[in-house]
Amino acid sequence: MWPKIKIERIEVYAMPKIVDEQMREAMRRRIIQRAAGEFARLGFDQANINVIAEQAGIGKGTIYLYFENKRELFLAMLRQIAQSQLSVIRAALASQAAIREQLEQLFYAFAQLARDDRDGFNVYMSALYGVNRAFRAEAVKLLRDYIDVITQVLEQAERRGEIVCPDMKATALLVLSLTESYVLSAGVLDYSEGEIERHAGLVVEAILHGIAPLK
Amino acid sequence: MWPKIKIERIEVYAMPKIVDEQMREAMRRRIIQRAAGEFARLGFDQANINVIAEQAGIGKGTIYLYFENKRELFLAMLRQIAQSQLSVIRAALASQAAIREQLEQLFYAFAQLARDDRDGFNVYMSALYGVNRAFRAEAVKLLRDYIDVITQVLEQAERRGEIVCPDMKATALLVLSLTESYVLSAGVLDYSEGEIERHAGLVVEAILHGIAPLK
Amino acid sequence: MWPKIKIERIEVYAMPKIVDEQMREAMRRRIIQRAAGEFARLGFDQANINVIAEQAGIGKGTIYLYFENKRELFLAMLRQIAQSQLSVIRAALASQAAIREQLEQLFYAFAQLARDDRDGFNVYMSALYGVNRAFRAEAVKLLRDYIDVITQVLEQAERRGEIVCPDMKATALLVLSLTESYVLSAGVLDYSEGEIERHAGLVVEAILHGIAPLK
Amino acid sequence: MWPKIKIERIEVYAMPKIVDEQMREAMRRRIIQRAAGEFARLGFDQANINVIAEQAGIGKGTIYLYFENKRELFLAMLRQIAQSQLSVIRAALASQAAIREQLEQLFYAFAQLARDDRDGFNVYMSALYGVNRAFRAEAVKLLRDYIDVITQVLEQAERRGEIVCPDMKATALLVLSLTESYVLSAGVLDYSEGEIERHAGLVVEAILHGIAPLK
DNA sequence: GATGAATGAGCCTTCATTCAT
DNA sequence: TATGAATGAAGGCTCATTCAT
Repeated sequence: MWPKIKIERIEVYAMPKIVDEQMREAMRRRIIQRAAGEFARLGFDQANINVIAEQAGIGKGTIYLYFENKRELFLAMLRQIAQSQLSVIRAALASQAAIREQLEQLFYAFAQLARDDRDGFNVYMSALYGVNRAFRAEAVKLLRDYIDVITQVLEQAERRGEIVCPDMKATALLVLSLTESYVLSAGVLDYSEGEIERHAGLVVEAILHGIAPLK
Repeated sequence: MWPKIKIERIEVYAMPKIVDEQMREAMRRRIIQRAAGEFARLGFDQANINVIAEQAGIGKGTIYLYFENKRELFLAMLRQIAQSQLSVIRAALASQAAIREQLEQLFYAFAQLARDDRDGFNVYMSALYGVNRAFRAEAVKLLRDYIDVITQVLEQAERRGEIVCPDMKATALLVLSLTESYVLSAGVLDYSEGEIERHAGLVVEAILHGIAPLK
Repeated sequence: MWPKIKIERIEVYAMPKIVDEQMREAMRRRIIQRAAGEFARLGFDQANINVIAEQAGIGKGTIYLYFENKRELFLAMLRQIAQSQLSVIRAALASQAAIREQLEQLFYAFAQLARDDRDGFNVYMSALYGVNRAFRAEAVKLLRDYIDVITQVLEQAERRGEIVCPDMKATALLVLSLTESYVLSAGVLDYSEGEIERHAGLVVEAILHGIAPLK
Repeated sequence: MWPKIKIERIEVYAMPKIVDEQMREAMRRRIIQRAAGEFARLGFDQANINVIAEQAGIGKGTIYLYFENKRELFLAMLRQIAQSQLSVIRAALASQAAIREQLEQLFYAFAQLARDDRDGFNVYMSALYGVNRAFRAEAVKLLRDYIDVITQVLEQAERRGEIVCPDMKATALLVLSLTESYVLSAGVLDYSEGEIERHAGLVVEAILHGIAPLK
């Protein structure tokens, strides 16, 4: 006679789990990606979960297996956009080049983001300057990260004697404001990509030496 | 026995035609004013026509006697905000002072707008960087007006030899981007008003002479 | 020139208001009546607000002008059923007849309720013995009212020496339980109305002298 | 390196056919038992198949290997409750004692059911007086069984000359109505168990000799 | 003109059920 | 056999807009 074994539960945290986790993560990304398109096109309120599901090629209910609700989906998307954008900016500033070159890289990086991830850029901006406090808080995190990165770059440049910064944070904000906002405004003004990129020198020059002539 | 009457509001319209037109305009302004509060607080979608009507002390249906629909109300509001903000900026730049002082005035004017008409500022920004194309187009008109005004100031300064501008439009955009975005970012970062105003000199100095030392 | 008068608000609590209030109350009743049919047929969860609106010949949204939500509609209905049923029972016991006759009246009254307001009866019972606490609490109120009324009848009968009640409340509950439950059970057992009414004497006799023979 | 394994439950089915059938039955019981808790707590509609599965320690889909759908699960549960309750009542009435004692046993048995199997009692009552026809039909079967059992008891008592019953069925329903409903009402009125049990004598006395004094 | 009761399209979310593994 | 990820029908509720008064 065979023994009757009864144990309460089994969970194996090995290969299968990892694969499942990977697939789950892949699906999350897929949903977020399609959601970004809708949110960028229509905004949080007008975007339709139903449509997002269709775009992602899944059923309505499936979205709720991956995100608690519409709001959480939006926040998750916002976080991924932030992560992705910050990576791009960090990569652009990774070199130890002269400050002029680094500022140009920064400008190009933002121009590239505005071009290659227009959805992300739009969503981020409307979250940052929109009215939903929770969304703004999340967007502000990215803003702070940007400033931190730029601050580091400026500190290095100051140590090298390339610039003079009495108030580092304020200067970093100034650089960010100018660069980001310039690219963004140029975008809504329908400047061509070429036009925008050609302005890089102008903007960097302005940051470094201003618009008043030396005397 | 007479009914119990409780009076809280009466409005009697007994004037002739011309006055009617004035009153109609006054009502439009009144509605727009209250609408601005709601739109700024909640955004276009979340704002509630019913609440706006209550705030304006009128019936829900009355709004539709003055505006075709919610969207038109929003656009009308946007136009009025633009007009009002542009007036402030124009007034700030009316003096024929030196460029440094004018740029400071510009900075102060934006800081003041962000402080005294936060609603308008928020609405304008979310329209500019939000997703609704019609709203964005309207906000861009203001952006262009700003640039025109700044361009004029820069042209005068160049004629006086105070600055050098190889590309006037681009430089104007640069000045606007920097000033407006700086004030805005400082706002979402919860900088105090005092802090922001103290940055005026820094920003103006940066615009004029940059952050790199003279050699 | 005419004077411009501006007062903040007017509310007249006279004829118009009263008429409005009457119409509002009429509409409430109409909705509740149709709702009762659906709730009795399908239960709270399966009942469909949409269908109730159709049955009442009004739009979906209109229901929400009269009731905060589905739950409140159900509770309002429950309260009205309770009020109505209690009136019937009170009327049946209003006479100062002998206890035998009064108990027969009570039995007939419940039989009539189960027949003429089957919806109300069903809804009340499923609320009383169902699982939703809020609904049960409301139904228990009616149960207590019933017991109070029956207690009064018993007290009068005891004063007249017709019955002996060592524990008045318990006896009242006993009388109610027997009468109501008998009628109800007979209903679910598909007894005919005639059959049920012919049982009145049996039940009353049992209440008064029991089923064991005098010795 | 080996995967990390966490064991909480194992079930090994290695026995031959007959045992499989037993285990299948055991699983059905297990599911029904957990389902009863949820159905009693939340009612048919609000009860959640997923939660029931979790409570039973099995997968959601597994339930559908044992029951066609939610409705069938509920009915199976209802049948088991009926069987179980009827057993308790039958056991209570198994003695050949005098009718007074048997009626007291009946009362105690119902009081015990309401106390020890409150879930079952609630489910049965809401099925009996609820709105779903299929459920009511199933509950009525139990009602009929109750009446049959009580009828037998009454017949024996009549043969012994302890009681007089012109209409046996009606009297049985009367006894059942009174006993069951009394216990149930006392329950929703939050009477304590002690209080309820102390009422046994009162109720039985009322059944036997009524509430009017002998003359 | 002014009103607000009435409307119904529209949408997020739940959950019983299925089915590939 | 057991599982749970996926599905999509269904429904409560909101709110911009209309229109009879």
